[in-house]
Amino acid sequence: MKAHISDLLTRAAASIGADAEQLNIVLERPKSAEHGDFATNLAMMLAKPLRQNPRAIAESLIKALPQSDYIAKVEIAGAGFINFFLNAQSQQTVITEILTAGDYFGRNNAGHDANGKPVKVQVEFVSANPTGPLHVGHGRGAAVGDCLARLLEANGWDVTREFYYNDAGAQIENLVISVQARCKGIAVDDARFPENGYRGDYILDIANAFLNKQTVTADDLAVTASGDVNDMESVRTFSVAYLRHEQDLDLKAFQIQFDTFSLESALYSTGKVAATVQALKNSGHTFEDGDALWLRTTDFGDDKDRVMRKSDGDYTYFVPDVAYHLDKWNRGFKRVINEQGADHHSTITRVRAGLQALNVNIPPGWPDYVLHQMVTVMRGGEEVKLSKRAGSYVTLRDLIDEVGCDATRYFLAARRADSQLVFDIDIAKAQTNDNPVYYIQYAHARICSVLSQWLSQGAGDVNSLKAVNLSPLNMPNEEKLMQRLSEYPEVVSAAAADLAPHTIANYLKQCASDLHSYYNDTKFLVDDAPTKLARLALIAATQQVLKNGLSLLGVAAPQKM
RNA sequence: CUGCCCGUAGCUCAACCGGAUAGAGCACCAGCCUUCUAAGCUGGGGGUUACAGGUUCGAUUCCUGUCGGGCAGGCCA
Repeated sequence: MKAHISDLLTRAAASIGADAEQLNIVLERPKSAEHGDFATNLAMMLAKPLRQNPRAIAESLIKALPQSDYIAKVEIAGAGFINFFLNAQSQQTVITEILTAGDYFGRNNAGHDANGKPVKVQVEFVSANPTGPLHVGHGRGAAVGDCLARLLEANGWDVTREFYYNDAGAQIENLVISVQARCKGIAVDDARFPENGYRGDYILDIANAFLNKQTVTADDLAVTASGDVNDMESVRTFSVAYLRHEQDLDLKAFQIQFDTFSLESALYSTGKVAATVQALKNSGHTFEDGDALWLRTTDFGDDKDRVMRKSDGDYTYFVPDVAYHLDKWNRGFKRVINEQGADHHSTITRVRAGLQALNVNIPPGWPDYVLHQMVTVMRGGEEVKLSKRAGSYVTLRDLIDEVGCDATRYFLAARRADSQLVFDIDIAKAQTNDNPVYYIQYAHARICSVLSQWLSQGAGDVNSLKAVNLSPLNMPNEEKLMQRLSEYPEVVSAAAADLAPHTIANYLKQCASDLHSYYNDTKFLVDDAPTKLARLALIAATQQVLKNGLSLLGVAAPQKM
C-alpha cells in the first residue's frame, strides 16, 4: 500500500513538472487518526525548487493524482501535508493477510542476496569473561543481542549467535590465585588474599569443588579437578570450566541459545594470534619501542598508538581481538554486529584499526557495534548493588529468580540501548497494570479466551475466519486497530534497519492498548453473525500480531493468565 | 584535561533519520464490573524538551557553546 501511494505521488509530481524521484518521498503514518492513514510532506519539500507556496503545490498534486481503487479521499492539511484516507475495504484486507500468513506475517526478505538466498550475519553478544556469574549488564546484552538476532532472522538474514570467552590473560590469572587462596583457607578480608582477587562466595564454591576433585562439564568437555592446590594448570582449567558451566545455566534460565562459542585460548593454540602478529608486522604499521611491540593505530584514526606485545612477552588483549575478528571475516561473515557494554567502546577503534592494518580488503567501518549503557537496579526506592553470591554486583540469576524470565527480558530490551536504564524490581514484579509485560500478554490472553468461548459454542473454527466478510468493521476503534496492525511489517523492518529492538516493545504496548480499548467498548460474541465473525477475525489477527511481536522479544504469549 | 553516550511531565520512558496540538504508564483527581478475564477502560490536571545561540517554511531531532549525569582514556579486559 505504501509503495502504491508512493507511486501515485511520483506520477503526480512528474505531471506537474517536478522530479520527486530524487527527493525520495517520505510517507508517514500520522499520529492522529484525523490525519488519515498515510501522510506526505512532498508539497513542502517541493516548495523551494518550484518556488511556490506548499499548499498550492499540494493542490496541484492532488489534482494530478491518478485514480486509485484503494483511496477514499485525499486532503490538504496544516502547512501543506497531503493526507490519504484508505477506503474501508483496503483497510480491512490486512486482516486477511495476517490470518493467511500466520506466524510469517511481518517477516520480509531484506536480508536476501540477489539470488534470493539469506545472507550470513553474525551477532556476537554477552561475551562475558569466565571469571564469575553473569551480571545485570550481561543480561541487558543478552536481551538486546538475542532480540536483534531474532529481528534479523525475521528480516530474512541467516543469523549466527556467537559468544566469545576471554579465557586467557591476566583476568584469568587473577581468578586462579583467588581460587587457590580460598583453597588454602585464606578469607577475603585476610591481608594475604590477592589484592585484586575476586571476593564473591562463588570463589569458595569453586575452591571446595576443586578440593573434592569434582568433575564439571562445559561445552561438551568434562574437566576433573586434580585437588592439588599447587597445580596451577588444573586450578585454571577447572575454574574456567566451572564458571563457563555456571554461565551456561544462567543463559539457559534466560532462554538464550548460542550457535557458536569461541575461545580466546583457541586463537593461541591454533596459531591464529601468531599469524596475525606476523601479518601486522609485514604490513609495516608496527614498531618496537622499549622492549614492546606497538601498532601504529594512529594511522587509522586512533588518538594514540597501542602496545601489541608487552615487555614481558605477553600480548595485550587487543591482539587476540584482531585475530578473532579476522577469523570472523575469514569464516565468511560480511556482516558482523557486536553487542557490548559501552564501557568497552574504546576497543572499537583499535579492532577496526588492526583490521585495516592487515590490508585484506575489510571495509573500514566493519564490524558494526551496538553498545548498551549501564543498568541500575532499584528495589524499594533504593539502589541494589550487591548480591550474596557474587559479592560486588547484582547477578542476572537473581533477577530471573525474583521477577521471572519474561519480565526480565522485556525490561532489559524495551529501552534504547544507548541510554542508561533503571531496572525497578518492584515494577517488574508487579502483576498489575504498572507492568507493561503483563499488559501485552493480557491482551493476548483475553483474545484467546474469547476465541475459545466462541469455539466451545461449536459454531465455527479459527481457520474459517480468514474468509469472512469484513465489511461490518467500520467503527473508529476498529479502524484504529486495523491501521495499527497494518503498521507491523514496517515496524519490524525499521527495527532491524536501525538495530533498535526496543521499538518492537513500544509497538506491542500500543497494539495492546488499542485492543484493550476495543475490548472494553465493544462486545464481540454478539447475536448478529456477520458482525460477530468480522470482529472475531479482527481480534484473531490482533492475537497473531501480538504473538509474532512477542516472539521477537523472546517473551511468551500465554493463552491464559 | 580529551573522547563517546545521555539530559523530554514529580518518577520510568516514547516520539516513524527535520514535520501537524511533544505522547504513554506510574503517582494525583473523577467515573466504569447483573455483559466475552477490572493484570482492563473512560475523562481531568501536570511541559520554556537542561540552558544560550545558530541553520530554515518548520528543531526534542542537525551545528556551536555552557551546565549536569554516566563511561572510557593501562604494557588490564
